[in-house]
Amino acid sequence: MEIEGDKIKHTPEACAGNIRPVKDALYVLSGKWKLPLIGALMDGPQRFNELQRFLGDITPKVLSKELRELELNEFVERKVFSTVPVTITYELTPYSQSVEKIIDELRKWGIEHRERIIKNRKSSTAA
Amino acid sequence: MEIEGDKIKHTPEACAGNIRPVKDALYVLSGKWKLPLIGALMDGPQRFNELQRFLGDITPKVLSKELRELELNEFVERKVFSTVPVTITYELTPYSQSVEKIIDELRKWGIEHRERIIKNRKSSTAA
DNA sequence: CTGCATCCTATAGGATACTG
DNA sequence: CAGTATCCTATAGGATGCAG
Repeated sequence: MEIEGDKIKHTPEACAGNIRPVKDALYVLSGKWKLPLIGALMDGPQRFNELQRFLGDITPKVLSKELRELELNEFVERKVFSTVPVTITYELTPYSQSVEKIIDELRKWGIEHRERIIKNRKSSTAA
Repeated sequence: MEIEGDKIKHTPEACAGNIRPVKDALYVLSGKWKLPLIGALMDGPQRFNELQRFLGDITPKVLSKELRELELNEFVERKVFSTVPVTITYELTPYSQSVEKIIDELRKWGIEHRERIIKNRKSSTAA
C-alpha cells in the first residue's frame, strides 16, 4: 500500500502537517473512478455489468482493475454465488462507510458547483 | 470549464444520477495537488515559496499551473503588494469554503486510514 | 522571490477483441 | 455474464534551466 514517508518539512509553528493526511487519502482514493464507484455501490450490491452501465463510460478493463484495487484496500467485497450461471456481486464493506462522508460532501459540492456554473453562464451571456 | 453532458444512461428506477455530481466534483478537484493546495491555504494567505515548501515536493511549474487553475475556478485570489520587491500572496476566496468540508473529511479519513494500515502491519507481522 | 520554457517519462485510462 | 489480453494515447507531473 505504501504511505509516503514523513518527509514534509514544515515551519515548526504553523499548521503544516495538516495536509499530509489529505495527501494520504488522495493516494488511495484519487483517480477518475474510485470514488464514483464507491458512490455507485452505496446503493447496494451490484454486478459487474450493472456497474459498467451505471458509471456510464468505463471500460471493462478499467472497471476490473478498480474493483481489484478497492478489494485490496478492503472497501469492497466480491461475492460469488453458485447459481447457474454463476452470479457475482460487489458490495461495500463496513469499512468503506468511512468514505461515504467524503462522497456525500463531494456530491453536495458537485451539485452546487454545477448550479454555479450555469448561473455564471447566464450572467456572462447577458453582458 | 466544461461539465460533461448528461450522458449517463441509468436504469430509470435506481439511484443512478447520484454519481454524476461526484464525477462533476472530481472533474474540477481531482489531481494530485488541488485539494492539498487548498488545504494548505486554509491556514491563511501564503506566498509562492511558502506553498512550495509546505507541499513538500511540488515543482514550481506545477504549482504555478495549479494556482492558475484554482484562480480560474475562483477558489483562490492572487494579490500583489507593491512592496520592494513585490510581494505576492495567494488566499482562498469565500467560495472555496464550500470545499473545506470535503478537505476536512479527507483529512479525517486520511488519519484513520494511516492508523489502520499501521495496525494491519503489526498484526500481519505477528503471524 | 515568482515564476515561465523546455524536455521527458510514467501512468492512467480508452479502444478493441477475445475467453470460460 | 464476468472478465482478460493487447495495444495505444493523452496527460499529469517531474527535472532542469532561465528570466524579470
